[in-house]
Amino acid sequence: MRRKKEDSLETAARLLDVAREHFTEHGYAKASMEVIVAEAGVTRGALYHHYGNKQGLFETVVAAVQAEIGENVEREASRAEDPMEQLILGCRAFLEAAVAPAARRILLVDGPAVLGWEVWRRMDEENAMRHLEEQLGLLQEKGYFPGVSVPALTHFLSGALNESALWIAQQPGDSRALEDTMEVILHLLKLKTSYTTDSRR
Amino acid sequence: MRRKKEDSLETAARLLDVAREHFTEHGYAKASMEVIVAEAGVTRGALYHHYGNKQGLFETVVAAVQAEIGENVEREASRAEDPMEQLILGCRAFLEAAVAPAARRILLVDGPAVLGWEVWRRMDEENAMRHLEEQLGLLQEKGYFPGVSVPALTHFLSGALNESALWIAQQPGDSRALEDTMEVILHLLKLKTSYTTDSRR
DNA sequence: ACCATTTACATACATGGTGTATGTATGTTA
DNA sequence: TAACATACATACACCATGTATGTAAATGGT
Repeated sequence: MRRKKEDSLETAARLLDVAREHFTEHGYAKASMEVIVAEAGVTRGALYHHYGNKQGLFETVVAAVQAEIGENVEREASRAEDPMEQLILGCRAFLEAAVAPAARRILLVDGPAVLGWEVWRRMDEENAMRHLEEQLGLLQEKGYFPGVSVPALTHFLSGALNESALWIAQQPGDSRALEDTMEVILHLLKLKTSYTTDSRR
Repeated sequence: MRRKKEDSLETAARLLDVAREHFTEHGYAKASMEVIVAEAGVTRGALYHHYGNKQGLFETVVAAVQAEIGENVEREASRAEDPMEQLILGCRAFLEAAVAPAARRILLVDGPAVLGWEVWRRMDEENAMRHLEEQLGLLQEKGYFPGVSVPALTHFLSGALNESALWIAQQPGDSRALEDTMEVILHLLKLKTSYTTDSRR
């Protein structure tokens, strides 16, 4: 029985992967630690050693999912030069990433309830939210949203995107829900001038 | 031991009140049925008789809170004649009502996680959401939001309002968070023409 | 008015799930 | 190589929900 550092890391990673699947499929409440450790091939001892308790495990999973989405958004947004176009691309990238089952259930639905809204909010702020607020501030300096509070706008937009992602994910696969939502964003943010990324209308 | 119909209704109502307090203060997961029934002066039998299980009890509480907020929004919105002004008043009324602890914790945070997003969404649709969508459709007929999908806009706005309420509630009491959010709404929905309800700027 | 049935609970128990205390073998460090 | 820390395994305590069962009162039909 060898238990080197790398073995330990692999155990932790495997537990994280299995936990992520179970939290996604069954939700936090119905996800069983015993089932998770069994599927990961270890016992409860390993799980509690690495993550302290169920909430600690969940929090780690949340951070991982958030980081994934954040990278996606950053990468897509950086493909443009114009700040407003960056924002639009970022919003689209977020919606595309957030409709994934893991993001929906873990991040958007269970996250706030399990961790508490404040903790969840702080975690989100350190990832996606912060970039969103910076981008909106930048845009305001360029003349957009004259006189409106950037923090208020940031939270407004963030909430809108979260709920929209949940709605889009629930629509039939061939629906244009994501495109429709992007149209809403374009209309509200830019007064419907150009920038429509698709050919409609 | 008298157990008439009215006694039964009163028992159910008392349980609902106590449950609402406990769900608000401790959240769904940490709210204990035993503590609730003890505080209501009955046993677990009464609770399970009236509400089936913990989730059933919670769902009833959610419906009650939703109904309260819905009434508030409807009443305030109906104070205006102009459809856009009705929308604005409705949004403000929602924000003012949704910052209450019970609304935040039960409706906005725990609701989707406990009931599942789809169930929660359907319940919300039968209350506030439906009116919002109707109002937005009406406005579109009047020339607002040309070409945008009303369902998409409805969900976008709904999510924005929910998150904004949570944000506002968390700000220091003397902050202008609610007013700032209203400014955001006015700016995005109406391109910042008039309708500012306060004297700023 | 009386019987059958339903209602409105109380009580007791089965079950499952988390957390924690303890044990133990291995790796690591001085 | 001795001491300590790490990485788990095992066993158990402890709630908390849910369910089965019991029971007294209310209700409804005849």
